[in-house]
Amino acid sequence: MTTPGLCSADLVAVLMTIRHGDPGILTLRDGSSLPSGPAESGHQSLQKDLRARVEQQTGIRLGHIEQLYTFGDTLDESGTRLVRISYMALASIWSEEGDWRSVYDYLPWEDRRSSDVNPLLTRIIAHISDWSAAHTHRHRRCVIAFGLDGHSWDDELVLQRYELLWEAGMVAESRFSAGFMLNSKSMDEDYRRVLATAMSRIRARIRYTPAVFDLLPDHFTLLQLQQAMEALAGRPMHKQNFRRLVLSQHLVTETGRYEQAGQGRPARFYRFDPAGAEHCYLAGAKLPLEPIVAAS
Amino acid sequence: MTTPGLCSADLVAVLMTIRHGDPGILTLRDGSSLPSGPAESGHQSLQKDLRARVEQQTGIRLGHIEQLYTFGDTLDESGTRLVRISYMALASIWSEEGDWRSVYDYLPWEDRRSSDVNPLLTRIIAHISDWSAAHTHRHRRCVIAFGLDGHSWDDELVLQRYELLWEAGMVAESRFSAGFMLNSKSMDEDYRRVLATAMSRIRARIRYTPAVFDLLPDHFTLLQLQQAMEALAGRPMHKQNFRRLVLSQHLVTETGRYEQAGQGRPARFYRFDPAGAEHCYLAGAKLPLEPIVAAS
DNA sequence: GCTATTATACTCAACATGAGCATATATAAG
DNA sequence: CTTATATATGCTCATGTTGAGTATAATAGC
Repeated sequence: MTTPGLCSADLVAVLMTIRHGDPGILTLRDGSSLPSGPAESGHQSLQKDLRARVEQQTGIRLGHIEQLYTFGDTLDESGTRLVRISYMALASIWSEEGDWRSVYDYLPWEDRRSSDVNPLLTRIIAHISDWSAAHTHRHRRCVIAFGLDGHSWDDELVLQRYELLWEAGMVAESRFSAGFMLNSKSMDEDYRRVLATAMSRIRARIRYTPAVFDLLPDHFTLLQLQQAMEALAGRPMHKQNFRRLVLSQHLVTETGRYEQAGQGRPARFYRFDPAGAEHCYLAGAKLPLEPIVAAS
Repeated sequence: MTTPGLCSADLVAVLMTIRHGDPGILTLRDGSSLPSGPAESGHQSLQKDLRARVEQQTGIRLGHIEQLYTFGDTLDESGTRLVRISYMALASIWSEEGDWRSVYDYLPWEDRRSSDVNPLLTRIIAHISDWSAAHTHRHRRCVIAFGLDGHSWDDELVLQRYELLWEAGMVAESRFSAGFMLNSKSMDEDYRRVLATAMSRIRARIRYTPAVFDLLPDHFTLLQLQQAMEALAGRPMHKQNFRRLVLSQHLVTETGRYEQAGQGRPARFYRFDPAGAEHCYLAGAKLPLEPIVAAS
């Protein structure tokens, strides 16, 4: 037995950035873990603690920090309850040091930027449909999470999808294993669940806050901004409408400089304008998405 | 010194309901505390723990339960870090037992349902403007949180407003006291901050999830639904447009029965229809608000 | 000059929203 | 019975937002 109310508290951080046009996270232990450590007393707040530790150890400048979720459903070896408080932090410049990896190595089904038929998702849907067929409520959850039966794909349901795959025994860390196992990189403990939580959160955040700009350099073209949004949302967007949305809200100002052209007409460089961006829609309820052809 | 990573964990619950047309919460100790207790090991999850304990002790049927925030910036008497994990739970029927109180007893400035000039808010704005005048960033936060300078009142910024009032020394639990103290009921510890967090969350939730229906009886008229929304959002809404929004999404079905009329034409009774409500807008980004005349 | 490629600008129909007017059905008063 | 009042419900219309596409501009390579 342990003392009621006494438990050990761990902080876990998902450091997120944009890297090679993909959402990247800082990992440890050959990609199987996330930065974490015990919550020490003597610091003013958990959040400041986290920021200081990361900047000191890695030199990475953190933007927005946000608490995600506190997981409390595990006990450690001695039977003490383990409370895992998870955070997401946005970094604009990733250090060359550190083992950065793409989020979509871990959650490949979340990347729906290509509008081609998606063989992975097709297989997932086939298996999860079987698994849920006989259970009304379970089937309903699948229909909504995976956008079946005419429902549309909601990119924010990252956590729900991961949890269904876990329950169905389709990810490596599931307790039971179905015959079918997804081919994706896994993580120790429940770190992949924390990652899924972070992805859900960032996808919600970028819609109505200027969070993307924390991940971009000072100067950027509208295409770079759009590609950053697409990388995070995991969906292709309509170029002209994306422009219109951003410009009409004065979220950015021209710098007067142009990109050293590769091909085609050179793009203007813009800079984030915090003035107009307090209550920004990037977009409101709706992103300027391009239609996705229904899988299955 | 204490062992790194060891801390005491407390669960706090904001039990929310609609009572006499106001948002109500269950309080303890003459309204100065919220239900709370140490997190015990041996339960499967914190959330189930909470649900079981409340239903057993009070007989109250809980609907949606949601984790709010984990506060970690206090130490207890012995120097151990105190981690306070807060939850919000929605209850449709409040027991006559229990000390239920209106949320607006604690956060009276959040009730803007009357479109009359609001003397309390006028005084708050006068003081907070003084307090922030010389500090650019602080002033900016006030402008946004309190809807000054042509910004509109954002009902979801409950926590931001409370924290500004706290920093400005205008609430009883502030460390410093400005000359001016707001006339409102207070709470022990940081429970009022937890309450503010819950209000922020519920106001965000009711827009795009069917959370309100957890607070209503099985049968209700559209006016009752509207008044529940108004009570939570703290804002008056446009009756005809609210109807249109709800009906056009098939969130409710007619029961065929009518209200025992008080005055005027009797209203139809409706029932929540979970089928159409998975991705409901109630409303999307925008509630069918009525305009609020700018204070100050 | 021409073509390919990308950036940028503009159009138009469909839909959503804010605001108000009109009608229906009840109670209470005369 | 008639009228006033109160509430529910139905409808209109101007405006704004969104989805989807067409048109033009500026560059590189030939």
